[in-house]
Amino acid sequence: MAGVSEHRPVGRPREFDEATVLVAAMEAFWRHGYEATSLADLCRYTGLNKGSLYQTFGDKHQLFMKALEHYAEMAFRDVASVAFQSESPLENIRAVIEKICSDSCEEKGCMMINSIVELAPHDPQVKALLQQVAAKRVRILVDLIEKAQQAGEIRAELEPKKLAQQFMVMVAGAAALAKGLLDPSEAVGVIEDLVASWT
Amino acid sequence: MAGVSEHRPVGRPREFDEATVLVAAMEAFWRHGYEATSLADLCRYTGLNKGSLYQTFGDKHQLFMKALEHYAEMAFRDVASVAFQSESPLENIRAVIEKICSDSCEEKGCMMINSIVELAPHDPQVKALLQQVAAKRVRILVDLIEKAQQAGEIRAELEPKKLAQQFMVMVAGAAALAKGLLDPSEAVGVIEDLVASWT
DNA sequence: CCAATTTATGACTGATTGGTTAAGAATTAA
DNA sequence: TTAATTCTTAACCAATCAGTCATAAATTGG
Repeated sequence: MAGVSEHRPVGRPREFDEATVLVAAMEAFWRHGYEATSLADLCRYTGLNKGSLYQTFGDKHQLFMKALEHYAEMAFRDVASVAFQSESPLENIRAVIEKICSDSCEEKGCMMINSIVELAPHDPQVKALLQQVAAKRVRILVDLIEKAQQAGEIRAELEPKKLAQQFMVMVAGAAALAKGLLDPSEAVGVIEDLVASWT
Repeated sequence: MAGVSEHRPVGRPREFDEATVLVAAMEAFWRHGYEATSLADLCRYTGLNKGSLYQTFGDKHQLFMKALEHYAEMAFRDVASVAFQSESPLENIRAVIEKICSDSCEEKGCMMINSIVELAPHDPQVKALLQQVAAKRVRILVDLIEKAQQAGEIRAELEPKKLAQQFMVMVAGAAALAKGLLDPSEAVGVIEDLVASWT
């Protein structure tokens, strides 16, 4: 029949959508980093006031963690959406490169790399989350690389794990340097050159 | 005859060495970043109080710029000291890798990469300084790579500028990921693998 | 000893920080 | 209508922020 929750909950209804607000907060943290984003900034970005922010998401750090998780999920879906499009594994790897590079745009970079650099050494929660995300990415990459080797598109004598690691380091470097030292088109080129050297 | 400044300047003499204090401030910014380092932190690291800090170095941002410049010079000297040691250009490149990776230790990373990520998009001074340093590094790398090609240690058909760019991106990525996602020994390995693929 | 000069110190500033809370507004259930 | 519940708002809080300044201390030159 009708949806599960036909009845509205008791009490004054929310005037905002939690997911939308989380995206706005993510935008703030992504652009400015954790320390440089004040509660006042978050209120400006989200349109909420402190009280609502605290009631809904907890304190600044909890809100940041949720924003970072949301970013990671978003980025993952984004990459996954192109990682198996083509029949050629190598072509898929190239599509992944394009997608990753277009995600970490010039001004904001990649929120995960930003967070590693700013917070990972001092913040165990951030570190743990990003380690987990990185491991997941490596698994997918190893899979793609092995498929490409089976298809004869990447030299069979190269070790998939090492190539995946190379790839991860290169992508991280591109995201960092894209914030002022490397223009995005060059970034794509550099990573494509790396992959080309595997063929 | 005797030294140029035989006479001490008039007035109460300084109780600290400017260079030593700058290194201490650099240490603070390097470890915690710009935003997360308070004036109180700087006083603790340097042993000075605010007044002296301001009188000697200007405000927080000026002090940061001097610390970053000092870091860049230090890193440059460090790398230069091993970049021409051996007769084999390729061996020199490998020595540079080792040196760069040992400079950006796990907890603090590389202060230049930290600063790119945290500040470059919003801080033109930081951006300009780091662009200049990067250009200098690329020039040295291109030089080393060309020498290696002439010595037959790197394939001649590869374009030096592209290889240097690859190298820079890889090193930046290693510095970023070293802050929690990649242990230093692996970092060296990844970059050495890259260079090995040039031979 | 007495200026003149420079440095060191800590109190002080106004603004901003992250975070709390009390009062009022909007809703549902009875 | 009333009570219970939830959300919104802004006032409020202590702590900290970057930055200033007056005063005292230490030195040189006369």
